[in-house]
Amino acid sequence: MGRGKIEIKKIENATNRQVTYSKRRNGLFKKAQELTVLCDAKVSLIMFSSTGKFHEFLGPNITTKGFFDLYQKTSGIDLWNSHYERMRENYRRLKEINKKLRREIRQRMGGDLNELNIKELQALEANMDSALLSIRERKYYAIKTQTDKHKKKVRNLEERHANLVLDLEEKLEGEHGMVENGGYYESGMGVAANGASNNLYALRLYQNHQPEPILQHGTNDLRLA
Amino acid sequence: MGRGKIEIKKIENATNRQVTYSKRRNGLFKKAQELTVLCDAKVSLIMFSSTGKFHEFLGPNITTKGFFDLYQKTSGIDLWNSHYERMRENYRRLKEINKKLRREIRQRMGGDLNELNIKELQALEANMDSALLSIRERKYYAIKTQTDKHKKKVRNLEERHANLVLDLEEKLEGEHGMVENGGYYESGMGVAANGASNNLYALRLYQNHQPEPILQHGTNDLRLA
DNA sequence: AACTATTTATAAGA
DNA sequence: TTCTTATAAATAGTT
Repeated sequence: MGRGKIEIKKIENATNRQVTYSKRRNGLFKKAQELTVLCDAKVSLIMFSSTGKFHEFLGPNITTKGFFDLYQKTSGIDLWNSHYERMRENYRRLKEINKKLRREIRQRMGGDLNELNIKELQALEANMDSALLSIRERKYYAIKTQTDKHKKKVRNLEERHANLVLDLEEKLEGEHGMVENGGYYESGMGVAANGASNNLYALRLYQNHQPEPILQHGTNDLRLA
Repeated sequence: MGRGKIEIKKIENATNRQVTYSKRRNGLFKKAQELTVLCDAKVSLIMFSSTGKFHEFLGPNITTKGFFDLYQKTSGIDLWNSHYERMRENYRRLKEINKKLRREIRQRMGGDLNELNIKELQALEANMDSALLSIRERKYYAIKTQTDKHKKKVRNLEERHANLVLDLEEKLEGEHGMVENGGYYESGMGVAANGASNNLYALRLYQNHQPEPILQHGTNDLRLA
């Protein structure tokens, strides 16, 4: 529709191409607009020129987001769900860990004990016994040093150390790992088989789904079910 | 362009509207196609008729997902990040809770005690003492009933009860709430001020950022820092 | 779904 | 660029 008929193939002259793009883009937008009005349709028209310039037409009463949602629902094509689902899965896993941690605390508070068998109960008892010793020891130390002039300085140093340990653990958990890796939880609270040793392992989050082999010895291990 | 000029307003006759939609849609698609070829442009054209029927045109060498990504980058309009970020934030919160739970467990195992002051140590000691009593009691009970013929039946019943409690807790936490509400963590491990009562409160996840007032009494409360 | 009288879009030129 | 205009293309109303 012009002074001469044209063949539908790429316009090689860049200037001509740009001019034609501009004209036809306007034509397209106008027709899209007319369609929305005449036929009460929802239209989304997005285009990028060969030079990367962006233009869009969007019918009234709808957002681009709403359009994409509708698009996904109607076409069945998944644009984002796989990403979203992966994150949901990671969240679900973390919540599972959370649940186990809460259960462990409840058991250490004397609740939910019927979930444990005799060996586990014995291990827990021994563990708590020795922990209680540490706590009493620490308490007496705290009471003793309360009157110490250098109390504050010492505490600061210790707190700084504790924070360092916590920071390290946090780094091991790794906020990034959450999306990149599947974090694997293992409560390695091993109690040595050869008696009521004070040999306690802190909780750790292992990467790579590989439990640390050294923690798996004996049947006296108390681990989260 | 037709037998007569038409006004650009909604076609009231449903049949006519549908026919016009079909004709003009084809025209639009053809022009979009021509534009991609003539001008080497990327075009995405998605439409829904007033009856909800979906049609789309997509230029070559690009996926709809790629188009939407490009759209977001170029237009600066955020389609998904806000959702994604909200989930990230919830994940971060849950991780924070987990960190506190781990710390509490470590303390109950005799570690990280220098983070606690004397009163907190005393409260922890008392709490663990009474928990230990429960554990020993339970252990003796378990040993006694191990030889009992009805052992299995009883355990099943108790486990069923425990599961019910856990299920309830899980429902209170609410997978849905994770996105809809901001879950608030509170370790309500209150120890009554008037002595070494056995009055322990399980950990709970409160909605609405409101700590349950009844748990806040006295300064003997041991709560997660 | 075809037809065709008209309107509309636009290619080329200014 | 933008305007002009001859002409191709799209389509409204009809069959």
